[in-house]
Amino acid sequence: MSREKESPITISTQALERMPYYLQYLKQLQKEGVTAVASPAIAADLTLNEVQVRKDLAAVSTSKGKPKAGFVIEDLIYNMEDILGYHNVKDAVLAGAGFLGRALLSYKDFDNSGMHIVAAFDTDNAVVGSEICGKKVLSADKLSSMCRRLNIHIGIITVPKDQAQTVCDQMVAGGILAIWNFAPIHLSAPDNILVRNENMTASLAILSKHLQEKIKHT
Amino acid sequence: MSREKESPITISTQALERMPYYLQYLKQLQKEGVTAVASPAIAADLTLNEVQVRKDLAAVSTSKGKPKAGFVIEDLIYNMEDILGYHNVKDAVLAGAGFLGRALLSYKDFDNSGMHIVAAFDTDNAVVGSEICGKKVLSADKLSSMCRRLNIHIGIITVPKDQAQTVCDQMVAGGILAIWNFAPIHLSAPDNILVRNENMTASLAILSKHLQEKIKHT
DNA sequence: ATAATATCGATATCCAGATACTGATATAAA
DNA sequence: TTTATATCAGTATCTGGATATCGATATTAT
Repeated sequence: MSREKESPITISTQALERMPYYLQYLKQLQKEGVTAVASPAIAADLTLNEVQVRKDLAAVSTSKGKPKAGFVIEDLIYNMEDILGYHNVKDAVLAGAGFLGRALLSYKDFDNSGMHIVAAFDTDNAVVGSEICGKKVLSADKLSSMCRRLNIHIGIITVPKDQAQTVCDQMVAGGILAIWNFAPIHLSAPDNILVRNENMTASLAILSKHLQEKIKHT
Repeated sequence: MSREKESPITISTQALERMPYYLQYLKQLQKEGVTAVASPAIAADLTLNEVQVRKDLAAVSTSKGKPKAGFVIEDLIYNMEDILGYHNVKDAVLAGAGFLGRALLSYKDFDNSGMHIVAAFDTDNAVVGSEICGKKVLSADKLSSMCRRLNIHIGIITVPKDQAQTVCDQMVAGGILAIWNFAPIHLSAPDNILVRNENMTASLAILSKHLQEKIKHT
């Protein structure tokens, strides 16, 4: 019984994953001039459960929701962005300037999420030295030292799968604390490093299975 | 109480999502000349729970695992690919030939997953008519009829978020049954359509939060 | 042949998260 | 001012999935 709650309010991983959805939705509403919104409405629009929405909002909102009126959108947005750490800029590096890497380098939404990709790294001399979407592509062997020197803590891996572990190790060596891995392979990293796998093969599996059953039953 | 179990063995969504991981790992082992493997070894290598691995394997394997020896890799691979429907080709269309769209068009791994992107669609006349990675880029207004005509059931959405719902509707009209959505927005579609969101903003949220706490605690 | 051991399948327990329910309360209408 | 109602917050229940446990069994070593 030695385990203790560290923080008074905990927010579940799933709820956290839903936040950007809410955020996008709330910003849209705001743009349309709406100033307040209630859980049932959100639930209906995003096809979620009403109670779930209410709990999610309660978990992040500083102000309370009012019966009949709901929540103030502006406050909600602020609270969510705050929880998600969108208000302070986090520098990141990207390894692998292929198509996927470029896609991420050009992704505008990162800016409003507080993530800023500082530079890209690649082993291919043909791209090293060039610029993609205003970001320099540097030689891969500089990755580690660069991270260290600029105190960067997020690494994005978009290299082919046989290079992914090497890059991962370099990132860890460079002091990276969170890795966003797009390579379809399991990375081993120390426990204190967060590895988030953007698992396209997993998604494909779900689609594939679903379709298979759908068609079989017809 | 009119609901009945259709298939005797059900496989959970999470387990399904893990399958490509196992698959990748098993193929790697196979390439190294290994012919059999046991759950504890897999668990150790992929940092999963031993029991979980065993249950996952049991869920898909036709042959049983033997104590001390484990499972035959070749059989496992076959069974998994079969469950995931990798053995029959599923045609797909892609809407939005931007960076992300190109990344997916060039993604080789889809081929061994039974997914075949037939063509891409875009509204931009500058790219319409061109070819990307051997795939034709066609005018967006042909999307619906094309799907219908070629009997295509998978749609991939990589357009900007303000066009995503329109594209989604076109796909549904064209008889698409499963949608892989990369736009950071909630799509509304009929219940019988599977919408899988590749939720990069959600991943970013997790990373962001983690990092925030990590740095705060230091 | 027998004993030791790794791994298996099956059953039981535990936990996180989703959903349902209940009483309280702020707004709006009568 | 009173009544009706939508929505809230909080508590309770349910469910799926992850983990732990245990007896059974195939292989290996003695």
